[in-house]
Amino acid sequence: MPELPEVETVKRGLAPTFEGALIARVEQNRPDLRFPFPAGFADRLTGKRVTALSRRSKYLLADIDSNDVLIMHLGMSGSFRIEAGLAEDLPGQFAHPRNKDPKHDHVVFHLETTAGPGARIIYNDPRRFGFMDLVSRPELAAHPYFRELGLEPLGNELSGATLARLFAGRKMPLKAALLNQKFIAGLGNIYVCEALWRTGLSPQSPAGMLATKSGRPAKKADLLAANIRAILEEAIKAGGSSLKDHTQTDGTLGYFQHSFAVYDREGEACRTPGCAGSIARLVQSGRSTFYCPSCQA
DNA sequence: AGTGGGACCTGTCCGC
DNA sequence: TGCGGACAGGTCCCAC
Repeated sequence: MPELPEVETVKRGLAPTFEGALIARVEQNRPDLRFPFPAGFADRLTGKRVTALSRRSKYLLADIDSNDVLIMHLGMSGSFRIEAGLAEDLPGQFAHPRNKDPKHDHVVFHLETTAGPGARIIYNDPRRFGFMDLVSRPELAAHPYFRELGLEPLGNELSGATLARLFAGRKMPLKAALLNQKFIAGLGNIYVCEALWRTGLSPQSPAGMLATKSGRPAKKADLLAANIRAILEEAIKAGGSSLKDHTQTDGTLGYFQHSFAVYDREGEACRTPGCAGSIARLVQSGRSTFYCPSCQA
């Protein structure tokens, strides 16, 4: 599912329950997700307290008072839901049918919170492309998943100048460059398509076009940086995009998908004012790109 | 350097 | 109704 806005939505949903909670028990229902769980996974968490929940790129990070960090990635179809204590499952909690199949409940964190015992945080992932790992806090930055991660698009580093510097001289298409987590970490297929459309840039243009010969940012570089930021912020405000699997942790749907200008709109009219084009789909590095050939020339 | 393919999985949808 | 194929928000690895 989840690109940065969806992961951020999940983080905000989990934080009130997870932060400060004592992990009373960990139910691990299979030996692996995409990768095997680390040795002693449940034991290393049991009886420990979660001190903080954060996000880096598309990763959720839970700081544990043992100085470990619980790393969680949702892959394509991972989701979390919270079930309250004694009152058995609130009606309407699973607004989305997909992630209520208990067959795919792979991890259950049983918690004791300030509200008392009984709250559960449940990780469900039909496709099992997600994964979890446990590393000590000081080792996190050197961890293979994080070592080569690029900049946070919502942080201060993202600017036209930065894009120009990162992409200068590169022939790979803009679409591929923006999807590459080594440059910018957190963008995925949807938001890359949307950002390119909003900026009027072709997904097939070489990434190096964002830099002039002297290495300064081209005109559109600043605009692209601003649009990336704006789209992510709008999507977070909307609770993310719910296509198939993403729900907020209380089961309600994000609604940014209603704001898509190009994603999954093949054949429909371009929404650029005055543009008569229609949205086309092409495949780049094995993934669908949606764009308007008319105004993203 | 960059692309293309396949891999990992399950589920859904569409055309025949 | 059934079946096969295409496709899905991510990422890694390998061959060219």
